This record gives sequence, structure tokens and C-alpha cells, in this order.
Amino acid sequence: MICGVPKKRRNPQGSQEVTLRDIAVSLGLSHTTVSRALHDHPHISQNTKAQIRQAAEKLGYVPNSAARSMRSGHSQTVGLIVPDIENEFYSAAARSLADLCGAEGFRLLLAVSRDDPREEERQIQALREARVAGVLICATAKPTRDTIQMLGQLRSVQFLRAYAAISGPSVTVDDVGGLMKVTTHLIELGHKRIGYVGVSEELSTGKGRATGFRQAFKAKKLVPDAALMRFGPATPDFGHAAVYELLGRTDRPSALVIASPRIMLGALEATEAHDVEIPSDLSIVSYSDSDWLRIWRPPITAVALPLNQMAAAAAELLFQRIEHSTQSQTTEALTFESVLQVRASTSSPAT
Amino acid sequence: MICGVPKKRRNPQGSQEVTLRDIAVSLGLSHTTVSRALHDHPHISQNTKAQIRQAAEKLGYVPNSAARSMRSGHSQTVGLIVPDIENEFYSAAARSLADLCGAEGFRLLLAVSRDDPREEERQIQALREARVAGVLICATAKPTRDTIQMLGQLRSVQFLRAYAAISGPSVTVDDVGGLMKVTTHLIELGHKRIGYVGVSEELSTGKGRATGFRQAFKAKKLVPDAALMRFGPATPDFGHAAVYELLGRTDRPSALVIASPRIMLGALEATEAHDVEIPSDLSIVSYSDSDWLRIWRPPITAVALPLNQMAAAAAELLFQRIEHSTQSQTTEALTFESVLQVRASTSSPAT
DNA sequence: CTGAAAGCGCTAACAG
DNA sequence: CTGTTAGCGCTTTCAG
Repeated sequence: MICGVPKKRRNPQGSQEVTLRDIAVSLGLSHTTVSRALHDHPHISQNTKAQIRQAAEKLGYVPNSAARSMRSGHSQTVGLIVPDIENEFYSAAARSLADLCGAEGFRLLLAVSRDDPREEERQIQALREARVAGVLICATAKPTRDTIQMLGQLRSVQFLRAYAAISGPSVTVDDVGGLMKVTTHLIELGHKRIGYVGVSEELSTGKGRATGFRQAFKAKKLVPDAALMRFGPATPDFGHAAVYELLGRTDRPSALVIASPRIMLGALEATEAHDVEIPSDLSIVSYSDSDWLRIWRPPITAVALPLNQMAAAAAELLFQRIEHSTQSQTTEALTFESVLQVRASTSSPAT
Repeated sequence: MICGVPKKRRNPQGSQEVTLRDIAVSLGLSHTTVSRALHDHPHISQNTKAQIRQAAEKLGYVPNSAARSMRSGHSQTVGLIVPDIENEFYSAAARSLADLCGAEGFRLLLAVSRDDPREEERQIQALREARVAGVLICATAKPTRDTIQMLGQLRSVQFLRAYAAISGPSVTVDDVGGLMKVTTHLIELGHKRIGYVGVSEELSTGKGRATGFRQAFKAKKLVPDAALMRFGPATPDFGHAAVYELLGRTDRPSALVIASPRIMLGALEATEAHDVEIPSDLSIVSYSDSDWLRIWRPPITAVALPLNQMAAAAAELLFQRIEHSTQSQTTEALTFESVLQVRASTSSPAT
């Protein structure tokens, strides 16, 4: 058939969504005019605009962002990919990005990779299908080839963990410097046998931290005892096991560097199991500060990371890239400094 | 002009996205066939499917989810609205929902209301524009009328905080019962002067907790001393100020119920400032357990909430509602029980 | 100042 | 087994 009256039900589900056209016919106007009025286009009379806005309100019109983004070719959406949203490091990123999205009229798609490269790849694929304007990513230790390739075609910013294979700017903390500071502090207190418990060196963060630990020794013309270094997942359980074992050795360390706050939880528990007094029997320090470390008895010496500043910087960098898409293709790498908070958990060794 | 060859650049931005049609022409097929092949439609020969899949891969085809969702009238997306993503209560919800979304092939839109009802309303509006299939919400204390009305038109599940004005199922913890348990524990230890520090009673959670505290007294034919109750925001600063002041009174309480873990941080700091020994000078309990409370010295008596179970239940409930849209319109209200963990921070009062 | 018409990429009738 | 056609709701030329 050539011609016919417009049909009643709109889409397969027969859902009764109010569209621009509905507003238009209710007012005897064209849907074009309605669209323009709602976008406050200058060539529409104030009178008409008022009428249209009122009708839109009355009919309960809700713009369809899918339709809009299909026309315009991009969506007002950004993606965030994190290994674990319950970790304070990544939830800080989520908060900053969410704040900025609110201010800029963007929506935030949250993807959790659970540190699984295959999952990460799937999530990025999904974000590409949603035509996100950009992605903030805390990548897994071993991203797949496809992940790296897809990220190259997206506007992305790396946060906390940064891999050279992934293009684009990054915002990280100087893990090497932070660990050097705190390790140097222990060396200068007179400690010889210093243990290290941290996350896997496959992670860019774990790598940097262990490197900082070693460099602090090197700078003093000393060598760290590799037998006192332990690597594992960022869990209290691992912290407990590793520290329990280290403290059980006959040549137990006189000081411990714990390179993750989650590991620190288990570590402290292990010191109690061995009935070790801090700092008289053992000095202990944490990488990344927390409220509870500050009020612990004794208060724990820790390296404080400017997490919120970093997250805000990463989010802003992403939006800069989104807004001035062509320019600033420079691969900026922003590095933040941490601050050593010396508290009562560290002192000179007993002798 | 009436007729013309197909144009080169597709959309305003001239972006070079590969579409179904591009695959079709590259193979001399129709775009319909391509669509069907990629959806593994049964009426397409294996041969053609293979060819098409290969071409799609080679050309770097990425399906456009906006176009798809426009056709089908719904998006494979759910929304999550939380006051604060850095709070463990809400990040637990985010994790569970993200997990389930991954399994079900949905995307997760994260919205942070910062406990501001106007922001909450804006966020819900944005989720409606995205045509989300459902929403998991931890509502603010005083949602706007529009918020309530819009939620009524969405498939929604309330988490942790539940308001009767908002329709739909909810997943909460029995705050009243939890506070009763822990308060009764203190009363039975012999405490007469018991203080309470918690979040505002305007929040459904704050209301329930304060109610539980009072009911524990009522059940014992006692009356709580209203002069020892303090309400404020869930911050360490408030906890510090409130507890510092309570401990400075001449008739200081012999026990304290701290109804939020954030408040607990400041509370413990305040006990140290007053040089109060736990539990000999003061018994103290926390509502909601944490790893650090468990390993504190002395270990802190706390009410443990089954957060992860609750979050998983809420996420599942939402997907049930999404999948069987018509049925199960019953307003289920799931309530979880908490568990009292008695530790060393509580004992009978001194005298 | 307003309208007509085209088309974004995709799916789903309905024909062959 | 494959193609034709129409249209989801919206923005955007181009013509009045």
C-alpha cells in the first residue's frame, strides 16, 4: 500500500511513551517546532515556547536519549572500569567522576572487571557499543591484546595503574618515591632487617612499590634481604599469613613495610597473635593512610596518598579530552606525590 | 532532487563507524541478512553466517546499542542511585548489581545523589531518559514529590533505606531489632546510664535505630535518658564531638551505643582524648561491623549486618521484576536480621 | 518565525 | 534461505 493513516501503537512492546510528535499534534504544530522549542532555539517565539513547554509537562514527556544519541552520533555518557568498586582507591575515582558527570550533564556507566582480563575486555566492548564519549580505566595486570587495541580507539585516561602499552594520559601516584620515603625512614632509624609485604609485582602499582623498597636500600649502599619479601593478593588473609610466617622466623625482621591497607589489617592481627609489641618489638608502616590507622594504638606511621585530588584530576583530564577532542592528544602522565606521616608505630630497633 | 547516490559521510560528525550496511555491501548481501546472521538467526545458512561474521570482524564492526534500544523500545541498562559510593553500604550494592548486570548482559548506570533530594530528582530524570529497565535506589531522607512519582513509573527496588511513600519492593535490615539486641546486651550487663550517638531520625535507618534503642528500655520497663542521645551526620567529626561532650559530663554514661561505623571512628578517638579505658571505664558498641573493629584492642562488640547477602538479594529482586514485568507486582519487603558479635569492649559497669 | 522531508543504525513484518 | 520495506524518536538542512 502506498498511503495510510499513522498507526496507533508505536513499538513492539506497545509501550505508551509520549513523543515529540504527540506534543506537536496536541498543539497543531510540527514536531520540528516542538524539538526546537524544548532546546530553547532562538527562532521560536516566546509564546509558542511557553505553550510547548506546558504541554510537554502536562503530557509527561521524557526525551529519549537513545534516539538523540543516534542522531548526533555520540552519547552523553562516559565509562568507568575498575577492578573492585568496594576498594576505597576505586570508589574515590567513581565519586569524582560521578560528580563531574553530574555537572557536565553526562551519565556514568560503571563496569567492574574483578581484575579478570577477559571480563575487562567484555566490559570495554559493551562501553564501545554504548558509544561512550570516554573511559576512565584502572586496568588489570595483563590486559588482552584486544583490550589494548580497543582502548586505543577510545578517549581514555588511566588511573592509579598505568601501562605503557595503553595509549593516552594517566594519573598515578609516585609509588616508587612513596616506598622509598618510608623505607628510608626505617633504615635511618637503624633497622637492618626490614620485611616487605605487598601486592604482586605484575601490577604496575605492586611493581613500583617493590622497586621503591629496593631503591631505598640501594641509595644507602645496602641490599634488601629478598627472603623477607612477600607478594600476594590485597587481602587481610594474605597479610595475616605472610606476617605470621615472617614473625615466626628465628631471624625475624625488626621492621615491616606493608604496602597495602587491606594487607595491613591482617598484618596487625598477626602481630597480636605473636604477642609482638609495636614499636618496641617491631616497627610497622602502612602504604596508604586510613582513618583507623590514624587512631590506632599506637598510631600507625603511613604514607598518605592524595586520592581525592588524584581522582578529581583524572576525571577532569578525561573531560578535557572529551571536550577538545582533536587537540591535546599528548600523552600526559600526571604523577602525584605522597606524604609520609610519621607516627608512633616506628622507632629505633631494640638492639 | 528526487534521486541520488548514497552519501559518503553518515552523521554530522562525519564519524567513520562501520554499520551493518557496510558489511552488507562488502559482501553483496542485504543488511537484514547481516543483522540476522549476527544474531544467529536459524534461517541463515552456516556458510553465509561464517562469511558475515568474518567480514564483521575484519571491518571492525561494533553494534550500536542506541539504535538497537530505539527499535526495541527498551535498553539493556539498569540504574543505581546511592547517596555516596565511597560508603561500604552502598558500594556493596554497586558490586552486587554490577556482577548481576555482567551475567545478564546489562549495563549499569551509576548515579550519586550526595543525599541531596534535588540531585536525586535530576538523576532519576536522567535514568528515565536513558529508558533504564529498572532502578535500585537508596533514597534520600526527603525525596521530592516528583521523585516519588517518577519512581512509581519505573521498576524499582529500595535498598537499605525504605520509605512507604515509594512503591515497589525493598530490601532492608531490621534496624529496630539490631539496636534492641545490642542495647539489651548492655542493660543486662547492668548499665543504667547508656548513651546513644547516631544518624538523624529523618533517615529511615536513623529512625529505626533510635527506635530500637528506646524499645530495648521499654521491654525492660525502663526509660532511656533522652539527655544522653545525640543525632548528627555519619561522620567521624560528629562522632568525636558528640562523644567528647558526653564523656565530659559529670553524670557521664557508663556505656555508649554508636549507631554508625563512621561515627564510631570519631567516638573511639574521643575516648582516648578523655583517657577513658574500655571496657573498665566505658563499654562501647558499634552498629555495623568492620574488619578494623574486630582487630581493635579491645575487640569491639558490634552488630554485624549481612550486607553482601542483602545487596545480592536486592539486585536479584530487581532483575526478577525486570524479567517478569507483569507478574510479581507485589510490594515485597525483605528484611534481614543482624547478628550481635559480643567482644571485649563491653562488660559490667565499674562500681 | 515555522514546517516538510530526510535519515541516523537497527529490527521485524512480509514477501519471495 | 534471503531481500524489501517501513519505522523506532529525534535533529537538521532547506524552503517557505
